[in-house]
Amino acid sequence: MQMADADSRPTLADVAARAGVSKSLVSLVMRDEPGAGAETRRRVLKAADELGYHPDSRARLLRSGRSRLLGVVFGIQHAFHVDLVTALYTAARDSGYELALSAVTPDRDETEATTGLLQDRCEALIMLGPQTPAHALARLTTRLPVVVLARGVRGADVIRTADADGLHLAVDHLGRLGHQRIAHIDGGRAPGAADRRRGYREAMDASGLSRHVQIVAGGLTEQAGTTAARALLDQSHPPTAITVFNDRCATGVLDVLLRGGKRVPEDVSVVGYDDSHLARLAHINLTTVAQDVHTMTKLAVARAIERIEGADVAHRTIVVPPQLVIRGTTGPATT
Amino acid sequence: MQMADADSRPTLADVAARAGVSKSLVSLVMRDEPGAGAETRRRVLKAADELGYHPDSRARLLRSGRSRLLGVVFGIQHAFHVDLVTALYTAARDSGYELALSAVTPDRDETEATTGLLQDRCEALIMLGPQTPAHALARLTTRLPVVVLARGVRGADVIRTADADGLHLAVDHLGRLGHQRIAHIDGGRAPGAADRRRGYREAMDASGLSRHVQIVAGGLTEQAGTTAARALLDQSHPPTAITVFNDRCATGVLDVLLRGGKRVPEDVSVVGYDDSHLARLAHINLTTVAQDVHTMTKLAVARAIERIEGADVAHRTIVVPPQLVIRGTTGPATT
DNA sequence: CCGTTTTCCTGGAACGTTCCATAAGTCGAG
DNA sequence: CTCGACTTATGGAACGTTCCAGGAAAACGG
Repeated sequence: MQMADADSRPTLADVAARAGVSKSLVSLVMRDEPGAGAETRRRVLKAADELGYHPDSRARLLRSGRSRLLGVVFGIQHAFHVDLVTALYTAARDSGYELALSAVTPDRDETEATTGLLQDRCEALIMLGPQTPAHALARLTTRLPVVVLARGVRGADVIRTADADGLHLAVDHLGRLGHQRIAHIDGGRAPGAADRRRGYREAMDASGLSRHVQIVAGGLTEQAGTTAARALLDQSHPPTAITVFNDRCATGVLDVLLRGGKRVPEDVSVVGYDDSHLARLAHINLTTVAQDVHTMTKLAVARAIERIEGADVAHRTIVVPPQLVIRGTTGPATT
Repeated sequence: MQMADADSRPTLADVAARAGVSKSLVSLVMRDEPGAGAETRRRVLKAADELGYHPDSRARLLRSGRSRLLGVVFGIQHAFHVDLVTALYTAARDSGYELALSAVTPDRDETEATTGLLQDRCEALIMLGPQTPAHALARLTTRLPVVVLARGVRGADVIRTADADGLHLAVDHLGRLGHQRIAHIDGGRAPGAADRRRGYREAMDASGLSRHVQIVAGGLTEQAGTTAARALLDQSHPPTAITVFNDRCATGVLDVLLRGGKRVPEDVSVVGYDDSHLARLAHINLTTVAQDVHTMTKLAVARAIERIEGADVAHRTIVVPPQLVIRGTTGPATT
């Protein structure tokens, strides 16, 4: 009859046989649900313990139709994504859901990363700064709830920072320090770059500095920062302050300045974006616009779970205010 | 009849109904097994695509008793781990196994990361520079195959770089450039640090530079690098060359040197370790000891699969030779 | 003492796959 | 033709759970 094989794990049926009850009853007891007598309950637990029984989560999940899994698609090379994932773990900790990570690498695109998560039957997807075109995202949302972080897109739930406001903060700060020739090194087509460019322009206009507006093509990497910085320094009237698309790019800028014999912030002020761990390092000590990672991830998890549990309202965009973190790379204008 | 519910995901049966074939046949096609005609195969794939069907891995592995999952435990904050994970995806690509990522964060320790993977029924674990004590690792290996990357430990399969050799390469290179006062900023208790310290000592001895041996406490971060570098520069006779535990720490060192008015490599040469993407950046351009990420990850995946498929030999350590990558931070000694 | 509720328990049908046994058709050889 | 061998397809039994409908026995209220 029912024999617990030596090589295969014991099942509900094995425990039931040993305790002399039905499978259903054992199932109840294991889940700590009411409906079993005190004495029987003890007997079942004893039998389970003796057999070294552990419920098989795959079968459990299969039957109950739930995986309690939140899929996360992220770029493992992006410092800021790493910060977000770290915070997501914390945010998900007490929600009753687990995180399933799927990385985008130079050799593994977003489609592949997403497919993997779908096979794991994640109940919702949290995508960090996805590059997937809007229509493909829209198609995804018909299959399962999708929360997009750090990129604005129609047809999905979005949590993002008020990037334009972020550049207002940066420009205003520099303006108060007396800077006029404030340049911006942008992020090209990266998520958020357009908003930051717009914010920069608006803020310059609002401060009456329209004629000093100067936008240089940058990118997400140190490399992009060095190239852009060199271009700026080669001018006859280089800027006295630079706002940069993100921290990583800003470290490239800093490096060029230092090597070019410019002092920071005495000769040139620099403001980054993200407040990634890079910016906090004592020797970089970068003034930067902080995205509220804690709030964003908390909201993302909450939103995903709301969707899973049936909230069926229209997709909503939540915009989180940024905050300026003043450190050592900004100072009074001297020119 | 069989209707694809709007709210529930499509199953094999749905695809079968739409393509006008049996569930079994669809199953074959999805697994890319022989036994289906070319025309039918196409029809099935089309139907699956139209429905947006994705196989349910839980049901799949419940039935087959396998998960075909390799669990990866890694520190998401470590640049080098990120490089390794990236390469692991590539290495696993054609093996028939998938990767399940579980990150260690400041808020989520290795035990937690490991437990998660065990519940997912991974068939083997690949652990990157784990801090878990040896006896706990040993207990793990009784439950499933464990491959340890970038850390030497008894009682498990280990793939690591010949770290001592790495420092031989670095010191010899500096020696040939005429350097004598070559210091080492170490990695404390980090995996590999002890070997690198030893390699440094041996190489100095072998070059007849024993009396110039100087080891300063460092660590894995930029922060640690800055502290150590300051300590070195404060000396009456500062070294003309520095070997550093890893690239990240080395960037901290570089920063202190630049700010202190030292030119690199004219005044001081610096050698890093790992050849992480950090080192390759044009403006850092760090001479460094490269770990052969490609080979290491390939071996790790192969080893894990061998174990899964029953190889029951003793645990083995595979040591991969490092390679010196000469870039711009090393030059002839001038003192 | 009879109905009604409550408590404790059981059997069997799902969940979405894979795997096995088998069948129908095709083809070439004897 | 008939036989076997191959190819292509099918139906149904697992896998280890949970969930649902129900049933027997005990408890309760009148």
